[in-house]
Amino acid sequence: MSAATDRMPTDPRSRDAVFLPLYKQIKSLLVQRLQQGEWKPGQPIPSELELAARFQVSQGTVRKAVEELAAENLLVRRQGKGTYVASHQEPRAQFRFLRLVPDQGEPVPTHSSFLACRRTKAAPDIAQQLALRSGDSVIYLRRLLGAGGAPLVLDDIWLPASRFRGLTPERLAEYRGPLYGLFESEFGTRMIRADERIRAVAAASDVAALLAVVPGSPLLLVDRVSYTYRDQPVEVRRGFCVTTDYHYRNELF
Amino acid sequence: MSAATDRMPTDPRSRDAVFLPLYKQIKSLLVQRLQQGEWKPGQPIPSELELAARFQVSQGTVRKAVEELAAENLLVRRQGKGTYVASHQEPRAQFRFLRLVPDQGEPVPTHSSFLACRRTKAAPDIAQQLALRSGDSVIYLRRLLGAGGAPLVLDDIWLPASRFRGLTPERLAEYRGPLYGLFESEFGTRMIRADERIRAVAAASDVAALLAVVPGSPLLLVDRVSYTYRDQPVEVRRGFCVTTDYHYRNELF
DNA sequence: TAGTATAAGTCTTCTATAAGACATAAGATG
DNA sequence: CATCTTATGTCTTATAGAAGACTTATACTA
Repeated sequence: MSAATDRMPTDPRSRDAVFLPLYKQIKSLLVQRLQQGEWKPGQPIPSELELAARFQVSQGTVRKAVEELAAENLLVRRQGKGTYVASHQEPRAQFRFLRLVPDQGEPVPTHSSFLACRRTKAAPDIAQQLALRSGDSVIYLRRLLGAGGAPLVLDDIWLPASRFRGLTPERLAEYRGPLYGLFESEFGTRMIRADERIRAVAAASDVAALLAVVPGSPLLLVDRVSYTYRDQPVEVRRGFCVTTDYHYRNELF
Repeated sequence: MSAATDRMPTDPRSRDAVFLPLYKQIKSLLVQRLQQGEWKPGQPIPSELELAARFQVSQGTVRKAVEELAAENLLVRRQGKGTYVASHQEPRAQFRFLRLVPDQGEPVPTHSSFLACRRTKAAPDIAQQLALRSGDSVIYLRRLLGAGGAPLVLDDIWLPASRFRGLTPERLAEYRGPLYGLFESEFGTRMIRADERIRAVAAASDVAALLAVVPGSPLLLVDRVSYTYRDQPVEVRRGFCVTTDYHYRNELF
């Protein structure tokens, strides 16, 4: 990509109706590049000095943009090494979207088994949450998450079929590691943030059977919508959690 | 306070074993002042230029310290006006520690009634969470939170008696607004952050009676430890929430 | 004369830039 | 093989001007 095409579209001094600080414009350009996959998760982005030259601004301006993106967990900075695109593969990011931890002891790696993986038409509520049209194709997943033998979470997951074309039961079965790692490396879709709605419910008989609990037992129900770059929803997930020896941890700031 | 006592303890150039960036040291000094109550919640702190002169550093260094404190919700910046000590009284901070919201519609103001307020000895687990010695005096509160007539949350709260001396049932009954607002303005104790552990439980008969639900109904159990400046624990709270028309919302980044 | 705009002045935080310090890793050197 | 040098990143500190929010003085109008 040439330097000319990367130059700022307008001179910041000639500000018209839609004014944004220079560093915000740079930030937006960087997100655009991330979205397009110019730099892939786990890989380094160009140095501050190089980006500054490319965008025709000073290093400090690039720094401010990059700092905000790092604060939003899109980038990871390592002094003396470089700035990297954040990845769900890294061990430190492993527990960012997995808030269920044991009451005592360290989190242990979970084992997941998939009970369903098929293509269907989106129900109205799912379609709405995924910003699709009702009846659009979605991939439906059901998986059981276990820790140390005992079942822990039953997840129902809906994904836009267009974005996850080629997601087969075989692919899922052979993959090790977190689901978001698979989405990221195999489908170029990186989850950035998620909204969750949590409540307590009584276990229905079918769910109870799968989780090996008595029907009517209290379960933690976690409804999640996950978003990728630019707040685009790309996953709807409904998880039933057994919280006898585990709990959902949260930190309030 | 004289300028001499506020000056940096050591020249940053003569850095020995314990080196911290200048702005981190300034940040620590600012937190110290906040903790001591030199500037009170809702009030402005001195301007960047004034702080820079006081601490014998440049404005930019003060800026970086203040920016981090603003990001941690200890301070609030208002362009053209000044930087203010964050307060639980402000409407925008109202819902920062109240994550339970209605499934539909806007959050409505809740009504709280206190069922208990007495001084007791801390049980071992409570004492440990509050960093007290077992048997130290604590104030025990029980309150029922309702929204639109129906009971919503039953809270059991434990506070160190030493810090909240003078917290009487009368004081609680007459106070309007959030509990943390009372703690902040009347007892000089401001809650900065909190750790929560969430699970689903079946309602015991006594809890069920107070919340007007059938015994055995699923309830959301939220165990919280709140901290003030410098990570000092000052509140233990256990809340039972009815989540039929409400849910606990969370945002993952 | 009283009231109301209008403009200047001043204080604040915000934006942009630059230079030197520190961290890391790889290659040269003994 | 250990140590030093060097190249290349980010991090820290400093400075100047822009933008926002009030206050106050001034001119204008009813």
